[in-house]
Amino acid sequence: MVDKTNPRGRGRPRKFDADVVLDEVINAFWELGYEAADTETLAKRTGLTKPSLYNAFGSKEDLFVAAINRYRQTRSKSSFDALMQADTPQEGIRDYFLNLAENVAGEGHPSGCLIMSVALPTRDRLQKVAAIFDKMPKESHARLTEYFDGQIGLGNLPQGFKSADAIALFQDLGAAMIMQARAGAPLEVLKNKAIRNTQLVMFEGGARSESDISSR
Amino acid sequence: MVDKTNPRGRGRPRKFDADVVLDEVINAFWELGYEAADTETLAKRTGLTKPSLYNAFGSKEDLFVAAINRYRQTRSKSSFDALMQADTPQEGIRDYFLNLAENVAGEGHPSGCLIMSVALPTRDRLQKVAAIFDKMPKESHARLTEYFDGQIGLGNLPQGFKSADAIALFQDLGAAMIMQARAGAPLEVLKNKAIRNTQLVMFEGGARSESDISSR
DNA sequence: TTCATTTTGTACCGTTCAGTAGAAATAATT
DNA sequence: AATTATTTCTACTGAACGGTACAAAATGAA
Repeated sequence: MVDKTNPRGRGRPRKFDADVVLDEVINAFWELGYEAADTETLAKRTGLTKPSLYNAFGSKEDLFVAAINRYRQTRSKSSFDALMQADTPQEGIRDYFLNLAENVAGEGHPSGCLIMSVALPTRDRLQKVAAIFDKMPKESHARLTEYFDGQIGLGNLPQGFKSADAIALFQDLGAAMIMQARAGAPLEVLKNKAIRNTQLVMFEGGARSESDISSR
Repeated sequence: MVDKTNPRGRGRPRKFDADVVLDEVINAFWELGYEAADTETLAKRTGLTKPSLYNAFGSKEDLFVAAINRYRQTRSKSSFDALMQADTPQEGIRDYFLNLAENVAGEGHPSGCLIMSVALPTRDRLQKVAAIFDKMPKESHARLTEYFDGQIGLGNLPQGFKSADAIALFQDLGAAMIMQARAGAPLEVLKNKAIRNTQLVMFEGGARSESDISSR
């Protein structure tokens, strides 16, 4: 419904890669916001013409949704990967927040988060965006619960660790980092918060002694 | 520059109260966002005609700025007042967060915060909004520092209390509440966070024992 | 070769939006 | 009563925006 790539190989071939185009579309929406990123600007920045954009993605809203989905599959995913790939929860949480800091205040892209800083404000007006927000919280909460409870099972967190409490604060502090980045907080400040936030999340879960924390 | 109320009492008198109009303008921007709250809608909701709006407030951007300023003088101020008026810092912080919860997720008004959820996304496009954001952080940080340090002086917080650390977390957790309200978190959830956040802020400042906290 | 299919580029359309012209209305001042 | 200052209302304007018609171009299939 969104990416109508020539199914039977027939017809004039495309001159562009849809993912490359989407990456630039992400940047435009991220930097300018939904309304201010007008279709003419999107066409100029991607190097395509308006009809090509419309032919490939449908409407402006569809294009926005496609950009959001790609953003989640690349940027958002990289933060979660950082969490999962670490050896210990303590390091995982720290790496998540550090990765998030780069994603919301690093160089080479606008500040803030496409989802929370740009898409969320359009939720009430754009049906298809609202649909994304209806699913997202449950999905990310489920993934975090699975991770934290799994770490308890592995003995990397104490048995009494309160995953739900830790996750709630984890998400709150992440949201705060996003908003402060959008408000202009520099990368270094956010990286320091990443360290502080890690300690707070562990504390909130109930891992308050050294032996609770460095479990391997 | 914004509110040209008949200076010499001459001419046809206004049929409206500028503050009443601004309160409805606040609601419209708050609910719809800057772009989606078009001047026609603003006129209908306030009961004025477009030329009356323009005559009284200038441009759409000027009107937005006037709404932001009134919002700060009413809603934002009420949260700070709750902080200041409490007997102890612990109660003050709690009352601040509880008041904030009402302001961002209570009934009778849109969710989120006009400043952070609506004005912030327009910062890059609207010069006069940017000017507000350039001043605001310093102002609120100064007020909070004065409050916390004052409470140390009064003996309501321990001598070693780290105001700067507490303030940083205080603001982070407030920002998180705002964003979660905008994302749909119900009032009860935020009220619970208010309690948790209070404990975290006290802890982060270094008031970790009972005697540190209930100092009167 | 011819046909069907798809992309591309130019030029355009209808709508919506911020803002206003101009005249009538309403008051204080002289 | 005449004048000056201001607000109000109807109707409008010019620009910007999302989206598209149409024909040419480029490929695979028949």
